[in-house]
This record gives sequence, C-alpha cells and structure tokens, in this order.
Amino acid sequence: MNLKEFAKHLNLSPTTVSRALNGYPEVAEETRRRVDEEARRFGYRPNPHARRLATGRAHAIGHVFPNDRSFVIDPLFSDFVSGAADVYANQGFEVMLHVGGTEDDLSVYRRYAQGGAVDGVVISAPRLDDPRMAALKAMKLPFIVHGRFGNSEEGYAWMDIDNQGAFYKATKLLTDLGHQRIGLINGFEHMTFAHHRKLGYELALAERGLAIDPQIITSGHMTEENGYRQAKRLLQISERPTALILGNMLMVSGAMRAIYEMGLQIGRDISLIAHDDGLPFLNAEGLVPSLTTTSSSIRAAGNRVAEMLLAQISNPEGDIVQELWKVDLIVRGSTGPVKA
Amino acid sequence: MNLKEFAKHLNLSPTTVSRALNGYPEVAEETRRRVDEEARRFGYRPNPHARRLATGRAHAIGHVFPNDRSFVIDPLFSDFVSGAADVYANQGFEVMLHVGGTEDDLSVYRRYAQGGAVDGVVISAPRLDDPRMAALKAMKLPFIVHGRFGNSEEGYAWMDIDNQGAFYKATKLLTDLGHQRIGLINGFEHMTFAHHRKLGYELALAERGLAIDPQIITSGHMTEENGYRQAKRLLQISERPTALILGNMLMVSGAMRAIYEMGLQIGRDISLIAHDDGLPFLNAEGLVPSLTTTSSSIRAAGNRVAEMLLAQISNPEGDIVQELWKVDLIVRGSTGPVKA
DNA sequence: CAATATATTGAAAGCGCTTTGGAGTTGTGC
DNA sequence: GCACAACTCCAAAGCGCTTTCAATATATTG
Repeated sequence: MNLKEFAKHLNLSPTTVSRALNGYPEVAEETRRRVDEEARRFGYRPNPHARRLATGRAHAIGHVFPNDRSFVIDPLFSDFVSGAADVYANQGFEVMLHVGGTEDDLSVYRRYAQGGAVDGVVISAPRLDDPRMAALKAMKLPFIVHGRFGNSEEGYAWMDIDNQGAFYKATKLLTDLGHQRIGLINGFEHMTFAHHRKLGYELALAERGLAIDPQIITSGHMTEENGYRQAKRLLQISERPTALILGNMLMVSGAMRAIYEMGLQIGRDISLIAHDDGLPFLNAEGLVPSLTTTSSSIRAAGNRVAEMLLAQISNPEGDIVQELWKVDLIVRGSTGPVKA
Repeated sequence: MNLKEFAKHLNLSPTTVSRALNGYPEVAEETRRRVDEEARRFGYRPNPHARRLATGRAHAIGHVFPNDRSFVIDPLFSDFVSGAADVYANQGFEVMLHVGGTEDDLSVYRRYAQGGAVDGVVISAPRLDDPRMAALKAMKLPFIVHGRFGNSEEGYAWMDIDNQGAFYKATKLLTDLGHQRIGLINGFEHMTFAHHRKLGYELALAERGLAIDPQIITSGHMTEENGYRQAKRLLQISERPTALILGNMLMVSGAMRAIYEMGLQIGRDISLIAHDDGLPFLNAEGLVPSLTTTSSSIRAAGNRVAEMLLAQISNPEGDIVQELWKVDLIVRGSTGPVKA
C-alpha cells in the first residue's frame, strides 16, 4: 500500500497524510490521531527510498572499516558498532556497514557523499598519518572520528579516550610499586591510540628518571598469539621486566599462557596491567588473580560517537564537538610491589 | 550532477545514458565507450535512492542480530559479516546492519520487507524453536539462514556446518584414545548449533557404550570466563573427566587457565578439543601445546552465505539451496591417550 | 528498388514520497 | 457586517532515476 491509496482510504489528500505522519503542526489534532491510528492498523509505512529521494536525507549512517587485507578484523568492532546501533535505532537511523572489499576506503566515502547514501560516517581506527582527514573535509560529508588522527586534532569532530593518560597512570602505578623495568606490549604504533599510549608510558618513566629501553617495547597485532609471543620474548631477556603493560585483553590471555609456562606467578613475580575495552566475552575481573586494568567501555564509546554524529547532522551549524574521556585505572590483584 | 545534466553535456538523452551505464545491449559501442569515459572523468554516479525508487531493488542485504540484551555480542559476528561483505562489495550490494535496539526482531524484518529497504536478509543465530522461520516465509522476503532452525530443515535456504558430525568426530577421537569420561562445555542448548553438537557427542559415546553423564555436560555463554568456570568445576568433580570438548576458542583460553591453575598438563593429564571458527585473533595452532580442533572458517561461511543469498535474489525461481559443510578434525598436540 | 528487418536514440510516464503555493473555512476585532 | 488572521487542507511540481513505447536511420532481402 502506498501513500496515495492510504490517503484515499482515509478520504484525505496525500499531502495531509504525509504531514500528519511527519509531525507537522498544520494538521488538526483529530485528523492526526485518525491517521496515526489507521496507519498502525493497516501497517502503512512510507517507502524509505521514496522518502529519501524526496528529502535528500538518507536516515542512515555509514561505518567503514579499513580495507587493508592484512588487518586483523578487530574483535572490538562488533561491540563498538552495536553500541552505536542502539542510538541509531532509537532515532530511526539505519547503519550501512562497509568492510574491506576491493574498493578503496576513500572511494567508498566519496560514493556515500555524492549519492547521499548516508548522512554521515563514523571513522574507525585513525592512524598517525591518515589521508582520510583531508579527503573527508574536502567532500563535505559529516563525519566523526572514533579516536584522533595523528595529523591534527583540530577542525573535526572526534571522541577519544585518554590513552596517553591511561598508560601514564598504569606506568606510574608500577613505578610507585618499585618497578623499574616495565615492558610495553603495544598495538601498531602507526595507530594513533597506540602512539598515545606509548607517549604516556614514556612520560611516566621519564618522570621517574627511568630509562626507556626499546628492547622491552614491542608493537604489533593485538592478538592472543602475539601477546604470548611478545610476553615470552620479553620474559626471556636477561634483565627481564618485572611488569608488563598490554594493549588489550586478548594479549593478556596470551601473556598469561607465557607466564604460566615459565612457572612465574602473576602479581608476585610479574605484574600485569592491560587496557580493558569491556568486551563481554573476556572479563578482566574474572581472571585469577583479577587483572589490574585501565578500563573504558568501547560499547559506551560507540553510543556516544553515534549521539555526537547525529547531533552534528541535525544541527550542521553547531560547533565542532571533541570529547576526551578520562580512563579509570582499576587496581586489582595482578599488580604488586616488585620483589626485593 | 544528475543524469539530466550529464546527458545534456554528452548531447544525449537521459535514456541513452542510463542504458549505456547499465549495460543494455541496444546502445552503440562507440556511444557506450564515450559515456563510460565521461562518467569516469566527471565522476558521475547515478543517485542510489532514485535508482532504488525506480527499480524497486535496494541493492542491499540486511544482517539482523538478535535483540536479546542478555545476549553476549558475538565475537564471531565481525568475521562472519566481513566475509559476507566481501561478496556484497563485489556485486555492488550494500549491507544494512541491525543490532538490538528496542525494536523487535520480527518487526525489523517486516519493515525491511515492506519498504523494500533490502533485497534479502541473513538470519544469524537460529534457535531450536525459532519464531522467525514462519514469520519470514509469510512476508516473502528472501532470506538465508546461517545455521538451521530447529523447527524444520525443509523449505528454506540455509548454510550450516556439520556440527553434529564435528563433535561426533571429536568425541570419537577421544574414545579411541581410551577416554571414558569426556566433559562437554557447550553453548546454550536452545541454539541449534549447540544442540547438534551435543547430539554428535552423545552419539559417539553411545556407540562405545559409554554412559552420558549430565554432571559433566554444561551449557552457557561461550566466554572466556565461563570456559574457566566450567572447566574448573568439571575438573573438581570426584571422578573427573580426562578430556574436555569446548564450544569455541575463547572458552579454551579460560579452560587453559583453569588447567594451569590446577597444575595439570594439557595432552597428558587432560585432553582438549575445541571448535575453532578460524578467528584471526585467537589461533589454535599457536597454543602450547597446539590445540586439536574441529575447524571451519566462519569468514568463509559468511562468504558462502552471501553468495547463496545473492544467487537466490537474482533468480527467485531457482531451487532452494541448502548446504552442509563437512568439518575437519585437526589433530594436534592437546589430545593424547588417557593415562593408565 | 520497394519492403522489411535491425540498430540506435528519444520523449514521456512513472516509482512513492515531500513540499510549495494556494484555497476554503472558521474565528476575531472593530 | 466586514476585513483580516488563523486553521486546515489540497493540487501539483519535483526529487533523479528506469523503462515503455515510438521514431528515425541504416542494413538486408527478394
């Protein structure tokens, strides 16, 4: 059933029905009530494509994930998107997902922008030197970055957690506990978040006058296996670290294996801190001993990013909003004083 | 730039340009070449919404994930979708994602079907008694199920892996190695896949005349933490299992923690088999000892499901296709003969 | 060479909605 | 009783494309 038929059934013009349905003021209360009711009864819904064509608004947000085939599909991805989707659903927006494929990232954005396929996009996994920033601004497609581009922090909307502060706090906790050799098992450093984390780590060490030893700093895929490999490697170095800071919970799983294998005890022989994104399937508190973490829900981030983007879309003249979230350091059982 | 302008620039009618762009035969080769070339040069692309309205085809596929708030966002999700997305991208389809929200699942499908928002949907996480089956057939929206509904296997398209066969093989391997008490740490049994797995497990035990002991069969969330909990619990039972079969790799992570903690050695004191979905961030082969698995790539499944759905959409008169994939049992180091 | 088939292009009518620019109806102020 | 405003509602244009139907130009046939 289309608008014309539905309107005829109601003995009204399509115009009036459309207005009633879209909440325009110039329609009598009684009429609106009748329209709403009958629409529900008949299950009438305006055709989304027609509506899009007429209004020029897509009522959809694009989420584009990197194209790089060597990129490990991020396990955080689902939690983040699902957080965002909550918000979209409530405001009647759809999410268009684009993952990889042969088409270049930028070309996807361009396609979106040009055809009006979406009203805005969410940028994930920003890198230190990221060509997307300039490109996106040029094409006038509203966007928000989850994280920050390394190139610049100005002139675009972003929402990020304070990765630098988080790893600063984590490192500080460890130095306060007397640790002097602290290993860092980080993500790829060309990712902005990993870069920030390293800065925080280095800052805390520098404050204590501790040396920064590249030998016990690693960066790479944040997988279980790499967590195992790097932890094992660092723990075999002659002057081995007494504490490790890890990029995510998966790496912790791997690192714990390495630690068990070497017969060490967490919290006593070796302290462990990791960043916890609050993934429901990998709980830091449930570990034994429970894990000290810098903690920030990626699902909540998805929520907030979506809110910010929708706000920007509905009010394009508004200020560019940037939001940096403090990250909690939650001290649990995996960190202890360095052994004498 | 729209079609009219672009056509005027070419000194052609919109009709001809449209035909050239869409590969219709009744246009001179020379003209088509010119149109294609200029389109590229000008970056002209037909407006997707207008095209959808005119053709009635959305060139989009919906992926709807369950609404249940208690549902742990599946870490497999991203790999599966990304596998499917590869195929979509190659054929010019978009993916519309719907996760949770307050709207009822069925209502989302209905909305999609009615407005033609998508040309078909992929059903994930089918349950034993699943209301979606009847509903979807009634609304004439092309769909394919990743997995199978428990209600019936007939009358709809699906692609599933042979979960029953996989767990049968796994159990058989263990009984052949002399194991008599084999624990099963399964997903929720109202999910069809978990149900099938249990059937396979039971079948293998029955063939050997071994008792099925509900005490060493558990089902629940397939999280790291639950893997730990259940493994620990089973290993503390007086007549404890000498082998464990687990639902996914995350549970293995947890189970390994429990095993380490109890001072047992994998492959000698306790044998381990798990189902491996081939997630890039949690590698069975990289474990020590390497893990014996029933193995099937969920990314490949995403690929195939997408292909099958697109085929169904482009040829609605074709037969309903159902595909059951054999699952490989890969014997590695985590399984060994039962200790005398 | 007339008659017919073939190849190539266009004009115009939708697809189903929103929205502009009235038009009719009722209510208010003087 | 009239001018004017405030409410409601509608006709029709338009969003940018596809597609039917028709027209023209060219090639083929007997």
